[in-house]
Amino acid sequence: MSNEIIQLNTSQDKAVQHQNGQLIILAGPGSGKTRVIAAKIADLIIDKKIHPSRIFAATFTKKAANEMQDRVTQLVQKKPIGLNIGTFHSLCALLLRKHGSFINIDRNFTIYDSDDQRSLIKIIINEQNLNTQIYNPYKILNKISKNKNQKLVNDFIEEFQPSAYERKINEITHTYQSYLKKNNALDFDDLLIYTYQLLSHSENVRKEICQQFEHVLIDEFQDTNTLQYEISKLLAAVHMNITVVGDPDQSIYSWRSAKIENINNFQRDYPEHKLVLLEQNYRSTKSILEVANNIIQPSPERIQKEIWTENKIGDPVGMHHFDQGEDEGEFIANTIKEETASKEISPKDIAVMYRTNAQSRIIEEALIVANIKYRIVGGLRFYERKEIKDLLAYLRIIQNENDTVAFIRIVNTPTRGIGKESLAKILLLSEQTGNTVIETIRKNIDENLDKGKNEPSWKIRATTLEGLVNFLFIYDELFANVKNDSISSLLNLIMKLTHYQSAVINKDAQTIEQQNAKKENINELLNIAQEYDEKNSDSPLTEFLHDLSLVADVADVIEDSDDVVTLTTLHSAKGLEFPIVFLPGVEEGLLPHVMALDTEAEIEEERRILYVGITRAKNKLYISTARNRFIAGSPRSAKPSRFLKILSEDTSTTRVTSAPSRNRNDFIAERKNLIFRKQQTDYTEGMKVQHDIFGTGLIVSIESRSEDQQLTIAFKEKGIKKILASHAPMEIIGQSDVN
DNA sequence: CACGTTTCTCTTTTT
DNA sequence: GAGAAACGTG
Repeated sequence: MSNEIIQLNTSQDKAVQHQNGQLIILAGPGSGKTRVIAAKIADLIIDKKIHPSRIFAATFTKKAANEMQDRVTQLVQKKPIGLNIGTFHSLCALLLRKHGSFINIDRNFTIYDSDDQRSLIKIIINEQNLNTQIYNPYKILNKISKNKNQKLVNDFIEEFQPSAYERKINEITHTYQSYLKKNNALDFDDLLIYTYQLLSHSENVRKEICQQFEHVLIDEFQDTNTLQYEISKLLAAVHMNITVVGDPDQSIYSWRSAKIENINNFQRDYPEHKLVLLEQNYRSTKSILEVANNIIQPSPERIQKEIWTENKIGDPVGMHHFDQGEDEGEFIANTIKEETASKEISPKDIAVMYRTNAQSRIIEEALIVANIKYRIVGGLRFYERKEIKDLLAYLRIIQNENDTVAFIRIVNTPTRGIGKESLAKILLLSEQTGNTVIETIRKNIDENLDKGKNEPSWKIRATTLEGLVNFLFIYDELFANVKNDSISSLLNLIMKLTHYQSAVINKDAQTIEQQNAKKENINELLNIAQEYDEKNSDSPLTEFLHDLSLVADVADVIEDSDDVVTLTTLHSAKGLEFPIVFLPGVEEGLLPHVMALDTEAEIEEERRILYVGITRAKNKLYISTARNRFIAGSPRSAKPSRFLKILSEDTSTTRVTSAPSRNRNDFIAERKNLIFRKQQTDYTEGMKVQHDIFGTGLIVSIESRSEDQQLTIAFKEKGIKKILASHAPMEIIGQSDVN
């Protein structure tokens, strides 16, 4: 019995033991909902003897899916083979690869991420000569996404008179969709839309697919959108066993069309459902929980529920107001130093959570100065990095020569004389003839090289022709090897043929550090490729490319192995918990964000975002604000967030400090001085250093410059060099004095 | 016509 | 402060 392995309270147990039928669990933060779902899945497998492949469990993030899988594995004591667990998107991709033929979806479709989507939109904008001011790719994609979801759900109801702009957007949506089809690609929305179409295609198809899923479980139900809910209902339509878990107070994805109403809809659609409330919190101290409750309670139209805990009161929540954003960063770094000094707390117990990715920079800088190691969750994801996307694009184009987006990415990467005009010409010709871009190039190269015969329809200039020949050579070379070579050797071949290192990396990255970071990324990609190579599947490349964009990110996987502080957005922090949490930048304009002030609904979502942040903390919580900070290069000042008002008067659970304001110029001078002093104390004469290029050496002398130092270093192999301290890619390996 | 440099813009959250 | 558009050069 799984509840012998895992301790459950009465409500939790009720949720786990609920057998067949429909169940909705409304669970406050820290109430053990992940435990409950994991226990429920384990219970189904062990006690009810349900085969794992008959369970469909959708989570919200890739990371949550991994975690759930781990927990179930622990409870079942072996890996549940065939368990369908993952994000909605990845589970849908799986279904479509298997059954897509019913609705004419080629099983080898490529998944386009937002980057790929953007380049596709740009093709259309270029082709139609649209004004990018009015037709901003970013906004268009947003519209398209809304358009697609709306139309498919409402069966093209949309009866109101569209404006000219809307008509144009509809037209673009149409073109965009036909290009996706032509490229054999699906975007994130398509994964859901086509799955919905597949499942509602015909009674027979639905039965065939859904017969398999005896139990359907949906996590983070408050953040599902209409399509996801409809898909869930269809999946559960045969066996009618569906469990959903959610917390309306943690609904923070309405901007991605999540419908908090789904919670009510579920209760309406399944009148026989059981409802379980999980209100006891096992995560946080009383102080933290009181702050959380105070923040969320004023929210109008909220389903009243109060989370409580038997945990101790704990330390008061710290509320600190700083003058400059940098002060805030420094405070965080210092506090982390203090907290970790005791050894009871290690860096991995600490997280810094902010509203926007851009805020990470200032925190990072402070942590670097303080020598605190960290990792960033989210931000620029591994598979979104340029060098990774470039290499993958080469693989993509040899696997699917219809993948125009991949082609555009690499046809002139590294630069080989194929510019905007030539590219436009290739795309136009390909569009007109119906040939793939590769076929188009091949044909036109032939025409141009075939001297004496007919005049080529497109006279290619010499440098461009050379570039195209070179590109096609690389393509053919890779294509010839794709059957026999492993993915990792294909990747190495790409790098060799393109001289990727010298022609791309060294050009893109100015500093040695940046270049090394890129090289490390590529090595990581090679590692991942090797795993696929060893899997012994018949077509590792196909598998490798299939769902990369849906696979957990590298940063998510390394996880426990290294003991570092976590930096994350509040959105990505959902579902996580840490003993110590910092919430910087809780200011008007950031939280609530300026872009979310138009409607009360938006502001209330911002409130919930803060609530999610607060409830991540187990023992200690530090909320902070800065009066002044730089946003996009220009200074901006702000007041503490409106949500904090209710807290500043309450002194029993919060401790408030406030720094005096200062003159910005003084501050900058002071900071420069600090960095200068830092540099001065860092290097001393006689110190052993390791330089990225010159190897190991000994500092012979130090000469102060205006805001820097010139070091004279004797390197073992490269002799004596003069180097500026601030720019040296150098590490101290032998300390000659006590710091 | 391609490429490197300079200027300008636009700033939320993610599968 | 980054990424993309605009601009000048070969």
